[in-house]
Amino acid sequence: MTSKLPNATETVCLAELFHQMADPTRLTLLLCLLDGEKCVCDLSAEVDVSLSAVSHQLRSLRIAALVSGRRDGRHIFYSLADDHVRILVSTGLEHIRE
Amino acid sequence: MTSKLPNATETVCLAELFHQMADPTRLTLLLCLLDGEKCVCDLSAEVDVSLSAVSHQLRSLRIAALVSGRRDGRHIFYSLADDHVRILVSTGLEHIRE
DNA sequence: TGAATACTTGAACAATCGCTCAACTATCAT
DNA sequence: ATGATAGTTGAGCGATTGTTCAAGTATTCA
Repeated sequence: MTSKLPNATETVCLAELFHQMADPTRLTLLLCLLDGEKCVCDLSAEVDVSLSAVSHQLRSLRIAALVSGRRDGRHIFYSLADDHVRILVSTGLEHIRE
Repeated sequence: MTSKLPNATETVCLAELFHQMADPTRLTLLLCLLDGEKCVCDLSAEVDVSLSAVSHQLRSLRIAALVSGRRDGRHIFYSLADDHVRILVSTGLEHIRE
């Protein structure tokens, strides 16, 4: 729970993490992945955004190490990199629901 | 810990919360306020950003209900609205430090 | 091999963002 | 009232962002 305050480099890195979660499309993708791995076309249908746009955003999330992809035949299944997204989302929700 | 998934409106609101924490200047301001309330000129000096820019960002944070201000003579002291920022920061740090 | 499906990628473009600058309000001291 | 300090505000500008579009790669099936 208690953690040392970030230095300048860590602050930029932390800002980048929040930046990934700050776009409605990317955030919705992350929320979709909370209930397990999904392929790009399923995600595209679920968030109602073009396949190309979803792919661009998934690439962004992958580079930021928030999601990871695994190929299975013609499909690439994406999933959350770890559980921190879950905690960030629920803490954020607590804040806005007050 | 467990919380229902957000609907469309809540998702946009949640994205806006993360958006506030996604800019290095605003995030640094929030980190500065972790150890108590501070006036605008002190914050400006601490984050090394012009007083005007800091004022603009504090306004943004105030509207998003992340900070609140209290006037005391010529100074306006800003402080964090609640403890969620603290939790979001420490969870984010855990993620990037892995 | 050829067609279809699944996804990626780069260029381009409108929209948004964060900063600066200048002008403003508010409070206090003389 | 005057000047100094503390902060806000709006316009404007360059930089970044998210989307679309078109063209590409990768895999499977016939």
